[in-house]
Amino acid sequence: MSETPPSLLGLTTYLLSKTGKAARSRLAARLAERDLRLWHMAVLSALIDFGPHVQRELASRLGIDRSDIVKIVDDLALAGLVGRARDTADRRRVTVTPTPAGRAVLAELQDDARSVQAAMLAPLNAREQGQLAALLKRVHAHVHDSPAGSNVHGSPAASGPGR
Amino acid sequence: MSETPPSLLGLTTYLLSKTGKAARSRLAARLAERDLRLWHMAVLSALIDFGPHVQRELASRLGIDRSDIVKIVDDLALAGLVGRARDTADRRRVTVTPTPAGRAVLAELQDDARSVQAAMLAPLNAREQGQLAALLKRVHAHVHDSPAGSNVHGSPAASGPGR
DNA sequence: CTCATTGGTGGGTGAATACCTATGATTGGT
DNA sequence: ACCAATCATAGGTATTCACCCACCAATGAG
Repeated sequence: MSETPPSLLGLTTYLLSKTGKAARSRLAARLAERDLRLWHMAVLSALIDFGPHVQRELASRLGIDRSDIVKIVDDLALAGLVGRARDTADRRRVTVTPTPAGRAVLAELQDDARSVQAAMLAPLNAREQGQLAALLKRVHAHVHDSPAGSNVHGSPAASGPGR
Repeated sequence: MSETPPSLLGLTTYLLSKTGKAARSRLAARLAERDLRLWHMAVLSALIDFGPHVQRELASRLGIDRSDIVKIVDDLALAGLVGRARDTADRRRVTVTPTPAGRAVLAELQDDARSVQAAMLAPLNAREQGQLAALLKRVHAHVHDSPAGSNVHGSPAASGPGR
């Protein structure tokens, strides 16, 4: 019934946007079953990939406001997935550390993600899925460090893709 | 500074979500310069690809609420990009038709989109961009007509996401 | 004619998200 | 000892988005 206009299908930006949104919402739905959201998974991943962080580091690494990190870490700590400890050297800082439970849960979340991914990418064979991943990785890397300026060194001020 | 956790980069769903979001916000930023939003472009595209629509058709085609279509068409009509005319046979219906100005503007929007796309996909050569487009197209088609189903272990809408 | 249905319109709600400010604790520099 | 800077934390704000409901006009069936 709902045929998408070919004009839009011809735009890779549109396809990216649409499939990206689908990916996001499906993944979010899975996480919601565990009362978690995407940021929770991102924080958990950062902690396990790079080791314990001070909250400030988490914020800058993930490109999120430091006041929002607090709530996310709050949730994670409440669920026993991370531990918070004041830094003995600098008692302003709070070091966030993943717990064994946190590691276990992240592994499950990754399984969830892979399952969502398998469902979404079903029409592609293994080789094609690899291709897609590789291409997206490069695009992501590029997009990641040239935020919004279409020109090489334009006005960098606007940080987030906000309003 | 902001290195993304490899655990996340390994997930195609994450890459899709992230690059998709970037694509959307960049495109939206371009459209905003003309006081338009993504839906405006979508509606315009549908009208030009498939010819005049009754609003109800637009809604079902684009998968948007019929009450929201009204406002979008409102804007487009105000900008002179579409014309609204009551159907003489069934005077409940309003047929929306693209104007020449609408066609011209859509062409410009598509140029904008292609320019955004060129910036985003810069690290890929022409062949790779084609590959990406083809892969995404297939994924999109698949996702498009299997909305959220294919749930491995049930509980579709069970728990409220939080608050 | 009556009534159920359909299409368009306006208005509103609620959730999600990002962003911004103020405060208190703590630190390091001078 | 004082001051500016830093960090965590707790609020608030603003905007976007999808969704839902009530209303009116018009239609078509009986």
